[in-house]
Amino acid sequence: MTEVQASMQHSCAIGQSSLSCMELLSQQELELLQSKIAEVNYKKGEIICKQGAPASQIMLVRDGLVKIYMENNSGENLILQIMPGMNIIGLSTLFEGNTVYQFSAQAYLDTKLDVIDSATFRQLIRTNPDFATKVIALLAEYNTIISGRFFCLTQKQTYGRFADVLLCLANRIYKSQKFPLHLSRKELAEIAGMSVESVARIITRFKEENLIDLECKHLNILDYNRMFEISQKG
Amino acid sequence: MTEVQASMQHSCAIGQSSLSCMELLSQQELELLQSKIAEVNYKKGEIICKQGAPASQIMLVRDGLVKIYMENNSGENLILQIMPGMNIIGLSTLFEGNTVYQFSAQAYLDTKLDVIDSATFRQLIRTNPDFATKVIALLAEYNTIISGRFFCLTQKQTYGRFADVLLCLANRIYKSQKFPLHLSRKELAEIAGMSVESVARIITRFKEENLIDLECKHLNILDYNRMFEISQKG
DNA sequence: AAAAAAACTTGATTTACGTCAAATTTTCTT
DNA sequence: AAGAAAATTTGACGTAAATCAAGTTTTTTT
Repeated sequence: MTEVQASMQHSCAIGQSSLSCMELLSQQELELLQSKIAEVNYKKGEIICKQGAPASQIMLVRDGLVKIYMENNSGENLILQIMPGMNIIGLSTLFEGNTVYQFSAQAYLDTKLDVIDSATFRQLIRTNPDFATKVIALLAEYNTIISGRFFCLTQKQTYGRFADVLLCLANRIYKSQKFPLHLSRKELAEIAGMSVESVARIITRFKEENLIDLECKHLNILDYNRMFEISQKG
Repeated sequence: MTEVQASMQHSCAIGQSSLSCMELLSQQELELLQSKIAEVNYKKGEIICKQGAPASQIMLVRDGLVKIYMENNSGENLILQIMPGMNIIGLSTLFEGNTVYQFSAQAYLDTKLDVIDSATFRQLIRTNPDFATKVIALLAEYNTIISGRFFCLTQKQTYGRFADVLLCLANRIYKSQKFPLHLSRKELAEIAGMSVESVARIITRFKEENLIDLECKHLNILDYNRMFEISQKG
């Protein structure tokens, strides 16, 4: 079951790699970095970088949770990825054609970042093969995450996408079928790529069908197998 | 105008980087590779790799054109990327969690590939910093391409997406507002992420409004500025 | 504790787009 | 060149999901 699940596409925006590349740096490199790194703290809700702004920095998420998204002309955002600690923001600026950020980033929770200029970062890639390998693995993972979301948001319909989100929360974040639902309907809607009203309707429906139980912001997935089925069928 | 355009999202699936990473290898490395590389030729339409199949190889596109796509349960495909020569298929398998291909690849045109096993490829990344840097830049570019398509296919509607495709053909492929339209309606539909009928209707409409001229498979964008406008507004 | 604001739910309506079906054109086969 | 097959166009219809609007509940402010 778990293997099957792993091989399927899902819209979960959160990666699983947890190893920091910083751990791969030598003592010497770390000392050299000391002067080049700026540690910055963001409060929940604060904007970390804006789509379209000149991009010359790489940011290492030390702690917290960051939303990576693209802004459209109307007020709605497309979430590309949600990053916990030990991830890197702005790698796509290492592609020479990118002089501006292609996305915005916002702190979902209080977040601590290490900011490094691209040039220094490039230097690390050149001098430390372990570091370079890790960066490649991270980029490859980001690619997989975004492709998976792309697939789900274009191919699955609302019920499947919402089931996806619930399973992601259960499996990846809380590691339990029962968990507190801190996210607002608006946030859920943004993650699942649908309107707030659709989220409300789907939750009502899922409750009616005894798929979930939701009381006092505590969600319980009552029928995991059916939920999984729904997420697969779309 | 051109700068504005460059900063906008578009659904063009084709990258622009043209430098091969192979050029960055030393004579010694190339000789070492000699025995490890298999050169394979694919004819137009042939499948290069299948989503879900075990992934232990990296493929360098030498020449030709390759479609990278995800398959859904029904017969329709989601195109992630279209790769001309000097690109690499399967980099996402360098992320340790990926043991199978997350996508399928098919030759759009006759295509020549160099196939390398992942282990050898990883070794090159470790020993040659220029090579590693180039691979990172490529991955970063792929990320940008896929994110851009993700945005367009979820946020823009059919007219905007189709205008996007025409502009991509004009700007990136033929570098002229007038070009031969070899692609069938079905292929255009797949690239723009819509039904064949929608493509037909949009073409008819664009002709009625004197936006384009299409005779004997020869397309001419008569009003570039309006086409650009349509592609932006969605 | 009352009032105000925000978040959520539910129903009615609209809409973009896909599907189905039939007609027409183009391309391929013999 | 004639006939068959495939591709394209066009209209009619259905539908998933967004939007609009009006309640209801929860949270925040005073």
